[in-house]
Amino acid sequence: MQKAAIERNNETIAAQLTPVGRETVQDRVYSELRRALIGGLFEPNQVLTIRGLADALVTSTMPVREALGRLITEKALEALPNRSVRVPPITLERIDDLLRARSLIEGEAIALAATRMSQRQIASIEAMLGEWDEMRALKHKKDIDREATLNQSFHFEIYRCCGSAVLIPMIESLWLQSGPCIRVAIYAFSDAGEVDTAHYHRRIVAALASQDAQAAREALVADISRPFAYLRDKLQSTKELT
Amino acid sequence: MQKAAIERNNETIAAQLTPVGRETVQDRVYSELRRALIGGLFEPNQVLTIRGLADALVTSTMPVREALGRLITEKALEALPNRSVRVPPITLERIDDLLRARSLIEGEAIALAATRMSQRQIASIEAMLGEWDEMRALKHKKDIDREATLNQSFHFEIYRCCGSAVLIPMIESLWLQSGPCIRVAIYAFSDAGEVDTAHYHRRIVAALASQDAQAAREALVADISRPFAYLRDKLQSTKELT
DNA sequence: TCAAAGCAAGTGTGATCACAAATCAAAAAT
DNA sequence: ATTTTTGATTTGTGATCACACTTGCTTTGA
Repeated sequence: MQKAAIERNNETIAAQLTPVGRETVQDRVYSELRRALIGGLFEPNQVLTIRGLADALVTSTMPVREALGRLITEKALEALPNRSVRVPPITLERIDDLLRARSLIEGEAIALAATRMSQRQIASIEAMLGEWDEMRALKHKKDIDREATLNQSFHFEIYRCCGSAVLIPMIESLWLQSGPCIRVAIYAFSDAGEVDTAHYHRRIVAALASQDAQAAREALVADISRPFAYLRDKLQSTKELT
Repeated sequence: MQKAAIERNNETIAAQLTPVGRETVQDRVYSELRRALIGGLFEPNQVLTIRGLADALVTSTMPVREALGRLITEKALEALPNRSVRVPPITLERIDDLLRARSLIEGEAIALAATRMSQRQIASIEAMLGEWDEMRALKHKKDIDREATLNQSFHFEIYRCCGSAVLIPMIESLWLQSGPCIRVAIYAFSDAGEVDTAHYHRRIVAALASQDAQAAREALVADISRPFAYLRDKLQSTKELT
């Protein structure tokens, strides 16, 4: 067979196949733990053991310990002097600290995105807004997990447009760190008659549509401040009780 | 022996002993690699092998691979699809990206520090300035490693005063990422008659002493911009040649 | 009755091995 | 002479084991 013919044949096959990928076990463990952390499935102060997680995830200890090590360097988990690892506790200082960092960095990211997003990209996140309303319409069963996932997609869809390969991982790290905190706040929102999250998101989309970077930044800060403010009040009041 | 006497005896001993610490091998490997990365001892695009590093550091592969994994999540190293790991390459976009992120975050950190630093703390970094001049006085042997270390201490001594446990690790990650880049710039500065680094640092100290957050931010941005600007020009000119 | 010592189960760390995939060089084929 | 194939070496990954340290409980002693 001639060279050109072989080449052509291979290309034809390649076009029809989707890459199978080579995700390692460690990668899967890492992703799974990330998902759990951002989703707030672990409680603050909860201690995690390597063998325990390995059993739960049905693998050996090796991938788990490396995934845990990576999460510790991201400050998503905390290594105690006992060498055991736990989900970081919530303190008032930490809440303020996280909110400040998130406002700074995510604010910058959305400001950059505001000047770069194409009509097509804006339409895409606007569509997510619609999906949100749809979900709320039939919200008899308050699907909080789905809501959190949608919220995450909405934000990161925007951040991805900022064009910075450096800022995005930092934002991911910040979400990882605030995940266990804000989960309790989201629960409370859902119970308390649901202050309109969609309203804040609409404000963000409007600012992006008009390419107003400053307005977008402010709308975003308002959006992410809410759960933190709530959590802050709650923590302060429970502290007064003790 | 009575209980009180034993207690007293133990306390006497404790006062004379210094804690021995329990640093693991993995921690030492991690620190060593960090040091090398920030110091620019590794070249961009250089690939690192687990067994190679383990031999160089005289340990087994286990602590090395976990340390590498941690550095990869910090974006200090890059995992290729081949599963080999390398020092990230320098591109023009990455340089601008890193500088923007560093200006944003380190600028915020120093602005916070400006409002919080005590007289004692300011005096401490002012003393480092003197140490710098001292070193430059007898700089026949241009000790570039020492200069880089001193520069790092100067900056982080300030950042540590910002009171944010969230921002500091991010700044460390940014230094880790820019280390391999700026090393080449520092070399060039040292050769090119040494534009006065100390001048920029004095500007920073002056701003901090007068608690002028905005001035401190601007002085810092000016300081860290220099090597990046130099590197940018150099990269652009070599690119034109090819 | 209560504190201290002892014991047993559990946990993180590091070393080593097996295996699959990648890399490289020499040999073979066109 | 260029390309392909083959085989040997290197490399990352995951599993397993040994060891030291921690923890919680039981037992012992005053």
